[in-house]
Amino acid sequence: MAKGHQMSTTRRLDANGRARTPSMADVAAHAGVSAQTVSRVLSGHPNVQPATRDRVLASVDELGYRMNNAARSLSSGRTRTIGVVVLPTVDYSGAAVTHGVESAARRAGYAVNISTASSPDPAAIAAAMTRLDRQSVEGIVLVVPVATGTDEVETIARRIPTVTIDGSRTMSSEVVAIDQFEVGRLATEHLLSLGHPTVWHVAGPDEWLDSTGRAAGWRAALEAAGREVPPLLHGDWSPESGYQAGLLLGRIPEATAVFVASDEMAFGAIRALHELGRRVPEDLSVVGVDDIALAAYCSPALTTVAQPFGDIAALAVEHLLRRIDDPTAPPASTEVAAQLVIRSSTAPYAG
Amino acid sequence: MAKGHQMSTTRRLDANGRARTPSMADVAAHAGVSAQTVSRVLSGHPNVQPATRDRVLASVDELGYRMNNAARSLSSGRTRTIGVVVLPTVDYSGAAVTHGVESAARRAGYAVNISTASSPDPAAIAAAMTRLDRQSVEGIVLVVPVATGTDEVETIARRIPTVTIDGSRTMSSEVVAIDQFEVGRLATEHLLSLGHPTVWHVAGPDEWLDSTGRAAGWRAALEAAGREVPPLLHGDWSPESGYQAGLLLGRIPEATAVFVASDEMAFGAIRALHELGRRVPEDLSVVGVDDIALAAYCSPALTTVAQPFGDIAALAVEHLLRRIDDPTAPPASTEVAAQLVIRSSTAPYAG
DNA sequence: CCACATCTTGTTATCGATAACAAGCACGGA
DNA sequence: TCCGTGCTTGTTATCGATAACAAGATGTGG
Repeated sequence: MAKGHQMSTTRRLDANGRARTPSMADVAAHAGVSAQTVSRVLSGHPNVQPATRDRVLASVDELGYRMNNAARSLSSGRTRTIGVVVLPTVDYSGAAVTHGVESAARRAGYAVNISTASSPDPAAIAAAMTRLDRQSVEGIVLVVPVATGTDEVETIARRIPTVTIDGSRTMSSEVVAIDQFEVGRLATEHLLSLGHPTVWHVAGPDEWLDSTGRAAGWRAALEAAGREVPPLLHGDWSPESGYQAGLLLGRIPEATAVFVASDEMAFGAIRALHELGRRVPEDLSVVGVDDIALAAYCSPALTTVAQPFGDIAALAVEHLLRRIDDPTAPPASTEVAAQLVIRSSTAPYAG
Repeated sequence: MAKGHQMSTTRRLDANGRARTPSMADVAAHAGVSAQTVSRVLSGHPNVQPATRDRVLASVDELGYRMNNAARSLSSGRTRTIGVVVLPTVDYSGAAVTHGVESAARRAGYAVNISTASSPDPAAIAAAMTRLDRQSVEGIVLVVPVATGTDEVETIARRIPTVTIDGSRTMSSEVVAIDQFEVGRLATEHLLSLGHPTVWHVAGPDEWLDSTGRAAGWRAALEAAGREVPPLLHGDWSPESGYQAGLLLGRIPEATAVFVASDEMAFGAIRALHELGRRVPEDLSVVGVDDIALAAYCSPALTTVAQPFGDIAALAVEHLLRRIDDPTAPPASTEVAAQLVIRSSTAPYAG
């Protein structure tokens, strides 16, 4: 292959004399070593003479060499990239988890590819996973707290190590989850401990496992205390749906305590209650979930269950990298505890 | 190269008899055509006989073939990937823009690589861009509304088409921005039109261009109306910083109208005012920026300036793809208009 | 009926890195 | 002194796709 004259020290030219981004071979030539040695230096191989290493690094610097990841991937079979599947909602938890995953991955030297599932349906999730698959990600984090036990998803998860955050456990994928049952129990027991005869619940959509987990914890806490289990209300996580639920609850005189499955819905509910003339927490206590940034600042400051999103994201990445290193390891599950944060939206039962 | 016996119709084996994921050559062999023809079918080349195309697609299906992106990139020099640089904050605007970019990119057939800058410093941003560069992204969207005119950033932007959302214009990068001056003007004029003698302002940090733009618009509106320009307060976008600003403002009797540079800070300020016994909007009108989901549901419902995050993300991607197609095109800038949303946190001046 | 354009398909070289293997060298013990 | 061991570096083959070129088949107008 004719290389053309190498006229400048900082710019290689191709056969047609056009500028070309320098390759490892260019660095090797410049440093007077082989390409393999350059490769060794750049990937931190131990057995390289310090003098050689310095020379190579100097050439890298001088030529402004940057490694071509496509070539490295093709050759080594490793992309050092993981994929994240998220839902198209702009909510606090999703953003927090995505950031957590990105930073944990970066610390481990992995890049992150993001793919949004257009809906929570298994088909859409499988499509998002397929897009990541085509990018040859080495692992996938599903930030998709919905039941995903379909064949399509399972097929991909069998081939690509997959960790689900707050999702359902399948044959092939690992789950790292906040213990949502515990979330429901914590919130409910807090309200019961304040003397409320029973606790109402505004749940999220049934497809979300968080929803069902929290509802189960709520129900169990009530039953353990021998209390009546009131009918369940449902929202879709939006403040508006919480508002609609609040319009109902506010008309029920015996409702004095509500556990709402998210902070955003909780504030929606509080607004509706307020409009109906029912005061929070004097007339009705409200507990939310997430501990969003505004929880302490909107009025009343919201009692809520904080979820350690950063921790769980880091844990998910840790599990994922372990499975990437040893694909034969059987998938495991881990649960992380949530924490009740008591503020001003809950008060003792006032008769 | 010995291929080994191909015993199964669905699983190719390598020379050692181990399972191997099928390559284009395997599909070609299975369909009785050349690899090039498979390539043509899969990349939608028009000149392929329908019968051949069907046969290839059937083989693709049967073998479960998935394209190896690393190989395609290496060979074609195109990765069909764009990078997004975001800041490590979990705020509404960042998440909304990131989602918008991802969905616009996906529609255009591009994958998205995400890279978090550990801080808003130019060095951290340059580092994030370098990581993306190594991934061979074809373009970068900087979701980084801070002044970034350093050499490092500029050097990378000169090589990789770069579009900044709400950031500073440099020699080499394009900017797509919401007109922040207009945001400040809209909010301030709304408050003035309610009869308030003047309008106070809680700005974001100075490094953020949004901050300075909004503050400039605020100041200009006051000056155009011939009003006194009160001293500027500063927050850091967090609700807590808004709360601190509110503690100050609430003690200033002549402050009857405040324009706060974000909804989250606005709610923080409102809480402080509330604690000081100053009612919103009766005693003090407040306007925020962003129109977050909770804006209409926390109390009082917040008058705010809505920013079209989805639109701007789509526009940014559009510009970016245009520059990827034609790198010689000179970088341009576009501004998008924001919109005032009037709710209940603002009221006429009461004397 | 021939020359030429067009459609369809195949062949070969190449992208830029790494793995596997090999070779040269220094060093220490028998 | 000789040989094996370990360190350092180089050589060659290869990853899986696409670009560029080539060639046979088909059709079309003069």
